[in-house]
Amino acid sequence: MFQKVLIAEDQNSIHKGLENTLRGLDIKEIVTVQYCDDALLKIRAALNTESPFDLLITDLSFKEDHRDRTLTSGEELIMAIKPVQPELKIIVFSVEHRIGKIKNLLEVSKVDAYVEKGREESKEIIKAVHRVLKGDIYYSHNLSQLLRSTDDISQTDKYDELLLQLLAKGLKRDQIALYFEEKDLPARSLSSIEKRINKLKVLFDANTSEQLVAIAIDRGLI
Amino acid sequence: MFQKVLIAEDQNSIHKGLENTLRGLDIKEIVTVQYCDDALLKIRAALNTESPFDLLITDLSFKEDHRDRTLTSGEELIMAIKPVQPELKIIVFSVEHRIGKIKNLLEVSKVDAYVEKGREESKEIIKAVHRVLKGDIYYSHNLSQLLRSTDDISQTDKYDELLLQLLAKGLKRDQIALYFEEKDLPARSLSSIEKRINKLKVLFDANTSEQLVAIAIDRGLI
DNA sequence: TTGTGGTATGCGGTTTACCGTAAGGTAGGG
DNA sequence: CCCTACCTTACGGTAAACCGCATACCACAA
Repeated sequence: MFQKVLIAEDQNSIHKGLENTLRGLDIKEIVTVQYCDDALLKIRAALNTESPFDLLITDLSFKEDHRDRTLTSGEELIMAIKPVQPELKIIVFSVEHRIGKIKNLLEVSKVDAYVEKGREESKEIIKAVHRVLKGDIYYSHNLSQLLRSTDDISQTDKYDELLLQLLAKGLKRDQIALYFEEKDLPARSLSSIEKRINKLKVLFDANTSEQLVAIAIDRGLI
Repeated sequence: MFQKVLIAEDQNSIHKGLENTLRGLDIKEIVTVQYCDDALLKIRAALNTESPFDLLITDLSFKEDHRDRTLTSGEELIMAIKPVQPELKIIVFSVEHRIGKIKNLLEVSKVDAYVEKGREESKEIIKAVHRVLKGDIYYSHNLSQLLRSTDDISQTDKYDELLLQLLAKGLKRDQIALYFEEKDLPARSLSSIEKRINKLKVLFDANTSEQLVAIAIDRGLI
């Protein structure tokens, strides 16, 4: 079983719940933090001792408060950890249900498990811990179908996402073309931008560009 | 102190955490459910005994799963309870931070407290319970400023919200006009619809209608 | 080199959105 | 009753978005 587990989670009710759940397993030491920055510090510090962490369980969204933060989300924390302790196992534990975000985590950030918060979360966490211990990748319940059923999203590249972000930011078509030109990105012409938007509207079954941004937001692409 | 409290919350980690927190208070009986429908059933049933509930603590969002549901959200639950037991005190406990939604809860649904999930949630819940017991309205920490600072939103009426919803659904301007006409709503002409959209763009400082939709979603108006 | 498929671009016409102005309607006060 | 203020509607010109087509560009293979 894992020796030393770090929990990064800002809701203190969940804190207690999680600790309780994990206590049933045979884990030597459980450390909890409420801020991403603290998580990174603890991991760094433990690396220089004889007992580094071997598992991180982290939420994705952390509330803002009076404290200054350099790391503001679970995603950032994960990215910051990779160069420090690349072999550290990571379980993401979040309410995030938007496929785009989750897909990114599994494919880009290479996390070891994704557990969606919900009714069965305690059981799911235990399952995830066991599976990750064996070296498997795990994602909770119905996600496997969802991840397969949405190859449409994998057809959108980062330029599509940028385009959608710019649209949502209030740029007009020609301003977007200008932006693409300045950044020296491919398909920078107004015509190409229009085509791209069109393609996205077909892909996401949107009637108008307003609906397109609504859908993009809903799916977590923005 | 309250005699009998019902907790409606689908995350079981929070469940345990909340129960723990409340156990410090002098509450006779704490009942927890994971579904809105169950909450309504319990409340109805208890009304016919000598010990009805006198406090409800409820989340807003409940995950979908295999079970059929008639009530799918905390908002719906609250609305369903009003005619059944109007004097029941209600504390909403949610991660929802979008002002539009929260404002609605406090003004329309007349809940007694709103506690945002986060780092200090346990303390906040205890504070809320005490204040509600005294008959006060309570909302956590920084919300009071936020609620005051956003009188802009109170300038949008339900027709504006409907309009934004229709925009996000992909209706064109003339289709929206048609829709307003069918429903016999005021300011139904294409010209008025355009004016309305314009007003909203000024109000929310949006350059394009795409951005307008994005902002509306972000603020929880949709 | 030439051909070929795919992508990018440019352009023109049509539709839709945007925006100002003026006319029509309605309610309240004099 | 009229006047006034405000909201609603109609309309027209301009700008933006939409759409199809033709051309240009590029990579790759024959």
